[in-house]
Amino acid sequence: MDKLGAMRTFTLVVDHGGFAAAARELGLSRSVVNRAVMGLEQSLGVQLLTRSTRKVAPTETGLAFYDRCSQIISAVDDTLRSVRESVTSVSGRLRINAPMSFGTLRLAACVAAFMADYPDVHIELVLSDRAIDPIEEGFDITLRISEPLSSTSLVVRPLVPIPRLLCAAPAYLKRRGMPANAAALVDHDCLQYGYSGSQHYWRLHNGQGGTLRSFKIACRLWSNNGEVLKAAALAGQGIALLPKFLIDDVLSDGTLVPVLPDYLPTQLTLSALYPRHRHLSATTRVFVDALSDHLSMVAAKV
Amino acid sequence: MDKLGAMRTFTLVVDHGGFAAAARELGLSRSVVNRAVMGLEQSLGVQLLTRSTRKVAPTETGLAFYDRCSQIISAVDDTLRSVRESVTSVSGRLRINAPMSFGTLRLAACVAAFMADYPDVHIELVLSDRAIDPIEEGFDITLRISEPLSSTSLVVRPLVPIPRLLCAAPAYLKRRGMPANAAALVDHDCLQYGYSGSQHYWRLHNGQGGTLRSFKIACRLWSNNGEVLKAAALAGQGIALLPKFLIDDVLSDGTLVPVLPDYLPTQLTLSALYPRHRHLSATTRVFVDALSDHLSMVAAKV
DNA sequence: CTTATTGTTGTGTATATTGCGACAATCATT
DNA sequence: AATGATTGTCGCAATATACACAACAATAAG
Repeated sequence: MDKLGAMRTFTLVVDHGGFAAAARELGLSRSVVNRAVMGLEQSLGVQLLTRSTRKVAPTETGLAFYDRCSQIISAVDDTLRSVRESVTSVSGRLRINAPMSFGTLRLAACVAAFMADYPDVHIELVLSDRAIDPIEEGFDITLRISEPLSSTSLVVRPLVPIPRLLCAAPAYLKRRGMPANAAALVDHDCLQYGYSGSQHYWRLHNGQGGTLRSFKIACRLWSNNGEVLKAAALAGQGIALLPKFLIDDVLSDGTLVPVLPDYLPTQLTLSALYPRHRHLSATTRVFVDALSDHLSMVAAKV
Repeated sequence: MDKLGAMRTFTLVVDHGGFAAAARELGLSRSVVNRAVMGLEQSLGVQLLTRSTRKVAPTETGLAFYDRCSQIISAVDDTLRSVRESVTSVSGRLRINAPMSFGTLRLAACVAAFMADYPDVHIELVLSDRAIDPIEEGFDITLRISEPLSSTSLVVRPLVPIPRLLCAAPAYLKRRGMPANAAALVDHDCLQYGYSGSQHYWRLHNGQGGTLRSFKIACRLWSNNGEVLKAAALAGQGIALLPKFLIDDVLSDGTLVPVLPDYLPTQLTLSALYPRHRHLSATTRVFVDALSDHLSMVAAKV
């Protein structure tokens, strides 16, 4: 018998004051409970019980062992029960914040699947591209696409990498020509994410694993929304640096084509942020798990 | 695999970040560690790890489970180690107090056997028939023969029953006659344990399981030492109420004979008393265990 | 004294656990 | 890009284990 099972039967023997009583309690034969505590005693090299064929009493060592066994067993049971319940007790409201385009293109399917699996969960999904304070606004989970970040007030859990690439419409490239290298970007119309005050350069790896450099760009359009940039690129208005998930559809049919494929943008990461609680709510835990799984599966398929 | 073993392998998988690494660590094949965590997941109905064939990372639930597993495993290991060590770490000084005659007749053999088994223990055995304060005098173990007692400042552990009986020398009985019943004891010379101020009666059961009554006695000798009473009885000076272990030798050869065997004295109990500590010293624990075993064995043989 | 129950041990059988091999998927290196 | 090594997973056969049943000695109850 395994160690934990032996400890269990041992405590039962002590509780019921006999091997037979414990055997009845367990629905097993007396042999196994006898062998269990014998094996325990042999393994420990200590006599745990004084048996007088009719009365069974723990020795002093056995009593000390009994106490600690009880603690361990209840700890194990508590743990197993708590984990099991964390599945069934997935219910209640779940407030989620996520970026706009990611929300519509990827998260929507995840949320729908999750709702199907867990009917007792009410979801409140707020999509916004502005930076928010998850604690202030009372979100259980905040999803962010960014470079690796760390925070003390929030727990950051990286989920999946978000690859990006440079792309443009064939019409634009025909009109303006394919840039020979990244330095040539400064002579092109670039479509940049963010606000006009922000970066005037793109940081690109020169080939796979190459050195990371900043290349000056000329921006014709700024937007804090990826779909706007995508639309502009589709309209032949310039070169955009966009996450792959945003343009998978238009890449496959050639409406947009990769630009400078040897220059890899810094990889972003989708992270889940949540308040630093000692014990995460089961609902949050399970949702993040499901999300991570779903996204990994999708990433593997594409 | 058993639950605890599965938890062990699971934590190893998380620690080493892979099934193969954990398998190497355990010296087992990859199949078993795979099956272990799969069985765990199935038993819990929860996915604990996200596997991407090349990278293994715990899910949020898995992480919570991992924490609690670690606690449990270290608790189990600590417990087992502590119990195992309680055998080998039996050493140091052990101050024991015991009644005089019990000490010489029974305890001496126990102590000798214990010393042979545990060479690292130094024993200080103080025999005295006066009542002492075990805490005050710094005894680790105090042995008492008395009626069932309870105490708040001390832990009382009953070890073995101490049967007693009435006896006298054949010469005395020939001279004074065998008492017809317990009431006749008042016309005999009785040899009483204790001090002159103490009891002037013996409490006897009238037959097996009979009612308990006090019978007045006439005391010719008081002593706080059983051997004195025994010597007096042997010299034909009266009837004594003595513990069986004190007179086993002289009963078997007829030098003393039972008197009024239908009247059973109240049964005394040998108890071990020790200071109420939260964690009993291993030495104390093992000594009391050994003592209990030894005495039970002797009692069974006689 | 009898009877029923206890702890213990031996034995056969059924279940489960293990290791090996194969497979597909992935990362590292060329 | 392609190869090689390594990963997680799964099927299969050999083995090991755990279990119940039965028999025995010892004890408590009627």
